[in-house]
Amino acid sequence: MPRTGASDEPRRSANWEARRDAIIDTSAGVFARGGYHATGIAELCEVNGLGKGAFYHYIGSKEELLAAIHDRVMDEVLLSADRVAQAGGSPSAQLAMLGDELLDIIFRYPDHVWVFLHEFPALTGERAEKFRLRRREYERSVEAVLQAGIDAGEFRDVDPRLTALAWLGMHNYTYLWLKARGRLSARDVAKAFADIFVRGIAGSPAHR
Amino acid sequence: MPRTGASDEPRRSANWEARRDAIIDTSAGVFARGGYHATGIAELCEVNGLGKGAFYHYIGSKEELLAAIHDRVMDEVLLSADRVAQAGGSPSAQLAMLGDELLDIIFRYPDHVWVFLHEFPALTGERAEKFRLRRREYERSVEAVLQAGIDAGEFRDVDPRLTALAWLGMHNYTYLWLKARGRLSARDVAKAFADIFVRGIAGSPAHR
Amino acid sequence: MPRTGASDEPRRSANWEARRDAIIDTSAGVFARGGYHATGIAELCEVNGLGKGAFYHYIGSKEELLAAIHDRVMDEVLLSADRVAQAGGSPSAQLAMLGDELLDIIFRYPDHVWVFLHEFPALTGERAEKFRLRRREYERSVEAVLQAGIDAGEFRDVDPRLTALAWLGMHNYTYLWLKARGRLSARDVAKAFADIFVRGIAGSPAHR
Amino acid sequence: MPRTGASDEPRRSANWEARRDAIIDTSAGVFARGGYHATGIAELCEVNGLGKGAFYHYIGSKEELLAAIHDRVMDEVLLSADRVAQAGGSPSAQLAMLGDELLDIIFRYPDHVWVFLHEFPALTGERAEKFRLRRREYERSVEAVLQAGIDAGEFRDVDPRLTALAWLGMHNYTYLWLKARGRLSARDVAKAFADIFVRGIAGSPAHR
DNA sequence: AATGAATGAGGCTTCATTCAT
DNA sequence: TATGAATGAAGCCTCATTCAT
Repeated sequence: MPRTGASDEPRRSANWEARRDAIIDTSAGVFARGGYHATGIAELCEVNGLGKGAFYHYIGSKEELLAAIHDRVMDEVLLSADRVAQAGGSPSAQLAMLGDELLDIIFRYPDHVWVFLHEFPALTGERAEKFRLRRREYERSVEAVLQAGIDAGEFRDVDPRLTALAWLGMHNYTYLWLKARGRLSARDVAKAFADIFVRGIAGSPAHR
Repeated sequence: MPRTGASDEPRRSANWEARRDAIIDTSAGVFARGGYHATGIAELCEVNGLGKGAFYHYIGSKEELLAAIHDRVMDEVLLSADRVAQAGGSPSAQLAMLGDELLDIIFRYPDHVWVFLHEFPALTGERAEKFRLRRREYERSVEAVLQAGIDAGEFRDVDPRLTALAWLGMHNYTYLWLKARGRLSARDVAKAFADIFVRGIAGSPAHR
Repeated sequence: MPRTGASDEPRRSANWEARRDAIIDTSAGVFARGGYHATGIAELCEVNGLGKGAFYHYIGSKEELLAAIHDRVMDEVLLSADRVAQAGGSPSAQLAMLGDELLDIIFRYPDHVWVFLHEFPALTGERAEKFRLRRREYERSVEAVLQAGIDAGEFRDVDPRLTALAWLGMHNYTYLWLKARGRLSARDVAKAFADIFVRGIAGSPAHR
Repeated sequence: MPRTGASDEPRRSANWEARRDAIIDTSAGVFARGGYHATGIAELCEVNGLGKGAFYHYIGSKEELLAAIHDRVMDEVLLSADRVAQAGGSPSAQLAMLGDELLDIIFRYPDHVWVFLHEFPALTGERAEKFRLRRREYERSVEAVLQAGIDAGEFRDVDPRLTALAWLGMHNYTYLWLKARGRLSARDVAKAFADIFVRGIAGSPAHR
């Protein structure tokens, strides 16, 4: 079940699609460095080695480009949640896996994630709504794992929503520094975070 | 030792100062809602009930206004760190206090904090540097508490920098939803977070 | 009862209003010469001796400028219909007066009328609808005079709507050449047209 | 003596010619609906089911397409004038025939006529001049009939040029509404118009 | 015959800021 | 203190057309 971002637009050639993807990735870096609003089309054209006409031939509009960057990373994030759900395992293990996958994505797509966490308010209308829903969907995956842990007595009786938000903050916020800390791999950070978080919500010793 | 953001500018009348502060606060809301770059001077003038000339009389420039919003909240944040340091207590208690104060600020200045966490890349030159330093200064306060806990055996032997970043992410990230969760006070959330975090990094049972 | 085009916009200074009117009139000439779509903002700025910013300070948008040109002439046209209605007289005399007033307007505002007869399809949304209604209103004034003449036996039993359209075509179409035929005044043309049209629809000799 | 619009261009296959004609007719509708300048090549391609390359293969340039639409209708109009001239009959009858033919063309080619009456200023250079001449040629045909009627005493001593312009206005202006008045055929309208116009310029009773 | 990627000038509009009043 | 007219660079985007394939 492929979870692609958009569709129903007219079919394009594979070449076009590849070029578009390259533009999306390159532009994510520019947005991450300079900000979405502060980056002009002219700069994007230059960086991508295209004239304005050709640029628009691929991206449709600046906001569509922004949405594509969002989709790129949200596709991965939602896929990771699916993978974890299908992998099974104890709630503690699942939570650790979720974090490991999430930080891996942040590490591999630092620019996309920066854009997605910083510039999502620039999305409007349908695009904003679609993104909000996908984001919410992931949050619920985290909540579900927490609830399962609570039900199994593996976790304390914490508020699942509030705790999910704490977890998300702890992990998402790494977009600000993760790429800069070269000596630590995403996996190391994920391990450290899971250690803190799982201990932090662990059930009473009797259950361990 | 007052830790104010601005200085060396020529002294203005108290009336001017008050009016300026009002503009800063009102504008923070507009920026939080619409984004810094997407909000024009014209809109700020309208919201503040001023013509362009008068508006510039108070704010100097758009970026100076942005910096003022940053200062407003950073002043409070740094003051809170001072207060905690002077209050003393165990590292665990200090960490809890830091979180309580921080969430209180986020709760009381949701717009300013939003702006400060979203739009800081729009600051340039000296203003960006100054802000970066003040932010770093706060982070070190958190690290210091963690290091003290480790030294005292109250906390496990975690990486203080990494753990501080985890703590900051968990708390800062609340700017996205804290104001919207009316039933929970900032204090309740801080308590829940401290529970998770302190347990998460607690030292071996022998030390408790 | 003033029949102004637009209103409820924020009040502006008399100076602003005067300048705006001058821009509207000057621009009408440029549109008439070069066409609405083919005339760029840059050209309008140059002709009016303004920078782009100042230009937009007065006109709001290109389409609003177009609508203002329409209003200028429609205001006059509708006022002329009112004048004729209040002047009284036989239907034949009224029809002649309508024509005299209409050609006088076309003669005095050749550019505005050209624009209004050529570029009205460029109006969109509310502006288009409002214009359509005002145009229809004038047409009904003509129809009413024709109907009165038929009822009085002064005119043959023609189709009032169809005949009004014939009358309008004959008169409106003069926008293409009226200004160029200097030797004939608008009044002369109106006289000749009334001679043709009134004879053309005159009732049977018994009524004369 | 065939009066075709274009010529001297290299001969193309009959297939090419047919396809080109279809494009001209289809595009006339699009221009009539949306305006010449406001309609882009992309839209024309889509409507005609062609890529840009193929489209240009047939039309040469946008303005050439516009000229072709003009020619299509001017060819018919001039042919109608020839037909009337060769048919003979009294000036009154000839004038009625001219109107009947003209409204028939407007009825059968509403889009082409709309384009021709609205967008002729978009023609430039030679194309504009050629069109102006052909238009003038038709006007002279009308004037000639009027002059003949005056000479024969069948019409009053009106100004032939001015009267021709009145007649043209009355008939041409129908392009705005003729297609929309389904219940009336073009022939009915022509009859009503001829009744008005011929009576309007009829000579003194002694001549009838 | 036909495709569609590419050009780059130009489209309309908004921007932050200044300054005469 | 305050106004709002003016600047002109820059904003995003579309245009008609060409050309390699």
